[in-house]
Amino acid sequence: MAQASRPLRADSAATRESILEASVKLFGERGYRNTSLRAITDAADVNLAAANYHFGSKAQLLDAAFERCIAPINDERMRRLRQLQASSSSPSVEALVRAFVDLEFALTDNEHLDQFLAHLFAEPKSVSVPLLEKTFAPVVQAYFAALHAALPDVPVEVLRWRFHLMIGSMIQLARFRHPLNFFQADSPPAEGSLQAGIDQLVEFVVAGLTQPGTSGDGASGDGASGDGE
Amino acid sequence: MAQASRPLRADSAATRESILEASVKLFGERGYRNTSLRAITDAADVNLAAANYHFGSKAQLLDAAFERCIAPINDERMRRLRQLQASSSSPSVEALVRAFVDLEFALTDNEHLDQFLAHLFAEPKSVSVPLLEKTFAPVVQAYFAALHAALPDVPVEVLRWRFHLMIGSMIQLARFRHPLNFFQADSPPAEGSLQAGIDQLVEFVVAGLTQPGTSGDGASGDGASGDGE
DNA sequence: TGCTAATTTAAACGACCGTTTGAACTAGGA
DNA sequence: TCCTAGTTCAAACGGTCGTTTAAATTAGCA
Repeated sequence: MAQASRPLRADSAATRESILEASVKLFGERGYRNTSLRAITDAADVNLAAANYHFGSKAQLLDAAFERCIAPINDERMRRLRQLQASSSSPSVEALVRAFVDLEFALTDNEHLDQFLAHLFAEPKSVSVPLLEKTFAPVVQAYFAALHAALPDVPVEVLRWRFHLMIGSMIQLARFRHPLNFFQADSPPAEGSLQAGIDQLVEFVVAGLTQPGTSGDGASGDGASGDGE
Repeated sequence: MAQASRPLRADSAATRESILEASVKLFGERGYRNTSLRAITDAADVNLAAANYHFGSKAQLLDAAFERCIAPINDERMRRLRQLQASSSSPSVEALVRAFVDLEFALTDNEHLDQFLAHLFAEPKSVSVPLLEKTFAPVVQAYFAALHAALPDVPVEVLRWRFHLMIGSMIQLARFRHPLNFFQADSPPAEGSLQAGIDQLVEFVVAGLTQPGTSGDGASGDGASGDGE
């Protein structure tokens, strides 16, 4: 209703944009529940009521902010996939994995993207899962198809599991950009570039994706790890 | 001060326990910020002020509830490791991984353990990281040493990365117990037991941990970790 | 210029929050 | 028995929250 198709009478687009920008920043820094509309509208230098006027409610503002966060990632991933498929009719697993998991550009641009996601994961699954599925479905479908073509011997159900676990490792790297320091306090932070972690991630995940495992013949039995306890 | 060494005059232990139990449940279900002390004390059927009386503040109550959640996992992991090391002087990578990542018992006992962790991850890193490191350090140190012994060719720094990524996959399975449904809505939930996912996780992680990668011969495309950024 | 609707504003509303208070209650020790 | 310290209680405090309201302001259009 607010941003109708009719010409806007004031600089409402700038107000919207300013609120959205502050929302991405503050929701990422503090999380949804812990960020007040007053903090957002203060940071955006707009009136408190403008948030409800332009977005309806705080929850709808979160949706818009999440969309704003993820869209560049979806775009870049699709761009990379098209580029790989233009260069080769069958991209390698490693190339596909790297194109999917190398989010350095996003993690550098948006310092709080990982916290934003962490806060989303903390929402009830009834909230987070549909939003995640909706937001990432097209890109995941495209990558999964390419990965399936590159790994014809891995059954689809097994590949779905491995893709799922790959995402877990990727999120772990995005959130804790270096291994946690579980050891002596004397050991230095041992910080390196994010790219070093991405290289480790690609290696780790490619090995997990390409291993023979349960694929070959045995119908469902987990041939490798079998014995229950 | 509350639970001093002197004999308690009333049933204060039961009150404490009741509050702790409700806290684990509600913090897991709704998260810290979204759970009020009133909700906890209502569920525990005690007076509102009892929470502050017995635990000092809401934040200290969270600490106690987290400790309560994780202690059984630490205990069970150490029990398993000792058992493995009693059976064999050098347990296999797969056995170690399975002993570490098979949290079925905990995820069954405590339905909201994964959400509890998700909420912790959503806290600022300055809060979550020290707490995670403190809580899990002894067990991780023990497992890491055993894993290092089982994988003598993997440099310590590389193994730390892989351990880190393993934890990410494990958390992913704990949180989303099946692959997300990024595909057609017609595809059924495809639910199986949690053990099936754990088997997939073990396979995936063992492959990632044991792969030659950047360790032995060097070369391998991107000499990722050894050199600086 | 006046009309009109979109937008912005200050102020308030009602609700819920974590915490504190001080009195009431409980039971072991003298 | 009274005394005392641990525990529980109802009630309130000060504060922040999301949302709403109605007036003020803005800018396109006749």
